[in-house]
Amino acid sequence: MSSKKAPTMSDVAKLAGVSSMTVSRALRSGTSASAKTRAKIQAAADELGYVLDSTAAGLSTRKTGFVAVTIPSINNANFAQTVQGLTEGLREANLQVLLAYTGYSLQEEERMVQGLLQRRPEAIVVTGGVHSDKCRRYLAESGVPVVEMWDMPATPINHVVGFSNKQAGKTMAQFLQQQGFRKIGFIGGNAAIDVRGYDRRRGFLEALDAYGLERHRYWQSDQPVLTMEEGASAMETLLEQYPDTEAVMCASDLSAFGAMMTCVRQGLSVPDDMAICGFGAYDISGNSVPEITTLDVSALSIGTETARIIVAALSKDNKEPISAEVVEIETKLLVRPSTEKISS
Amino acid sequence: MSSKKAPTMSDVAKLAGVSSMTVSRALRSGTSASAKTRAKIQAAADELGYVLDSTAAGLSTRKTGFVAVTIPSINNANFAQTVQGLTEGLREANLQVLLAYTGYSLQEEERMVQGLLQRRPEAIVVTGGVHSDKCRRYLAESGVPVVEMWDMPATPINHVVGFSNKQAGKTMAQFLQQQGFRKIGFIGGNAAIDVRGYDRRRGFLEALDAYGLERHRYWQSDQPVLTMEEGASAMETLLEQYPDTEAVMCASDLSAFGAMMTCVRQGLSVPDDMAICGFGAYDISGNSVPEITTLDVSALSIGTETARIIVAALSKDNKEPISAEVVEIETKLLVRPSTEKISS
DNA sequence: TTGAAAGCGCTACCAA
DNA sequence: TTGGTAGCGCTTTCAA
Repeated sequence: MSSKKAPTMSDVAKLAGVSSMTVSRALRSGTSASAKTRAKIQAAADELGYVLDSTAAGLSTRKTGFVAVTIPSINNANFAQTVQGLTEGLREANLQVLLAYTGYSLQEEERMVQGLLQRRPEAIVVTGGVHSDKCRRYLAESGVPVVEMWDMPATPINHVVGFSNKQAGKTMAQFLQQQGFRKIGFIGGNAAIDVRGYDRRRGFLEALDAYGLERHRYWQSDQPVLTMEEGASAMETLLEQYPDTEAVMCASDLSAFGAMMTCVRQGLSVPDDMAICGFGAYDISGNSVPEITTLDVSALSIGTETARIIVAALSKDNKEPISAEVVEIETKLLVRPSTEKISS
Repeated sequence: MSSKKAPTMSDVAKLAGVSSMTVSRALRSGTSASAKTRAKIQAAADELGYVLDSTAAGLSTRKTGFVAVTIPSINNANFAQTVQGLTEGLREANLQVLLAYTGYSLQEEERMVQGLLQRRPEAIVVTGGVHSDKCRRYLAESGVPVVEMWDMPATPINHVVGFSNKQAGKTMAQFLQQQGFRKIGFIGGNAAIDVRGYDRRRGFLEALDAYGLERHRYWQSDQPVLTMEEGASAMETLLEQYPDTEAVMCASDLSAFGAMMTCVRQGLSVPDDMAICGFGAYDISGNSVPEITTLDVSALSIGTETARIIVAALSKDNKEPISAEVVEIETKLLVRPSTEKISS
């Protein structure tokens, strides 16, 4: 931690005996500079331990190289994969992800977006299609490409990469119904905190209605039920209240696993006594015994697709109007032993 | 996406009929400005949709508000918790985490650090105590506080928040030995890619030596063995090669769970036929049946402690020399049913 | 290929 | 409490 001031370009220029403009060019690629001066300047820069100040460079070029991203939680394998896809997809375009977490709060999202905008990102990515009014305005007026991901908003702000969470819920209900289950429950909060989880719940229950099945076997909670622990205790309550339940859909694979463990502890067999399915294709669903049926929403490709759209939007000559892309990610039902119907 | 140029302070100043200097003050707190002009300026800013350019502000104040952080992988609950602790601890000081992933590669770490330095962070946090020579030099000469976390480096660069991974391995070996297990195996790569996992392995095997126990029952792999899937297949091999193994330590809770599932699939009882312990206190270890013995390294508090050190170092008047803090995080062995020794 | 001047948007500093 | 001036470190633009 040497605390003397960091050397600047003109320090390098002085040492190399050239102008700072020449240093600027020599240190970048794709610029005109003779090999000889390039080497001389590189040597001077190394000697001084010079590090480019991209803050100042950005002020001049009006390009920060940032892409702002908000996700509900960093501690979630699905969002982590999306961020990984984003990071990798943006790297080749020399764009860096600037990440913020909203904790599933729209108010926090608004605050985060406001803060991120001050960093002058070249694009903004947000999770979901529901935002506070102020937040929507910030995004719409930001002047840069916006991508909403992980959902299919009714009125998109700009680009979209996602899938219908309501349809996802319906798909799971249809599958369980087709497997022959009739007394079907749902574990997952009924509050709109986790907007997308709530949409899946709505789609699921609507589908049960459509099939003429009972739809009262759900877990009442005003909190999202996403963790293993929450799934485990939700299943305990469900078994008490509706011991005749045959199958349960859970808001995530993690809560599905927790629910399954409650069954195991109580001596119930999965799927014979209780069928269970989850959501999100987390590792756990493919490695538990029995493996858990789930819906793979391809979290990684949500990230790579989003990156692709951003790179395309930024490389387009700013002249032509950039048309909003709406990409619907294909979901894939992974049918596994946890929902096998015993033929009777 | 209105694409006209973003309004600047002087635009706001013009509209409000004041100088841009007054706008600058009015928009910040803790500055002198009359309530009347403040309101007038705020109104003008709102009307124009003005957003502060913190890039330019940073150039002037020489403070970016960034803390650069590198972690091996974003898709890892332990590191995610650390980042969460960091984020929360830095928020009150108005510092924002700028995150990069190294993929467990020292070379990638070097590249990431080099890139992050160009953003002029006010502090840098890296994972582990082993770095490339160049990377060490970058960090040491960065001129800002550096924190190495998740390990206890022999020769720290500056601050440290971590624990001894080697000691952690020893602790687990000692525990298994005390439980009465004698034929003990280890699942986890033997390559130095995951430096900290490798240290745990070394500590573990050395302890077995010290107890006079056989130490050949380990999984040979030049890759880290951290996932559920890797743990599962490693256990398959181990059972083939050393069917008499009584207990196994795994490099992470995830691979421990995978290993346990292999046992379940093969009809082996845990812990009666095979005791298993993991590392990291991931959710899975506390929610599986049986629950898995693990070492809790308090990933969250590694983050909060690191944040505390950074905030302290930055708030100190730059006059007095900032002494390097070395904080050893206390690890906690969580003894669970997966390692219960059947009294015989 | 190189250099000089101007300016990116903001704030520190000093003066009114 | 307010405003003018200068400058943060870099790149754009134009000229040599």
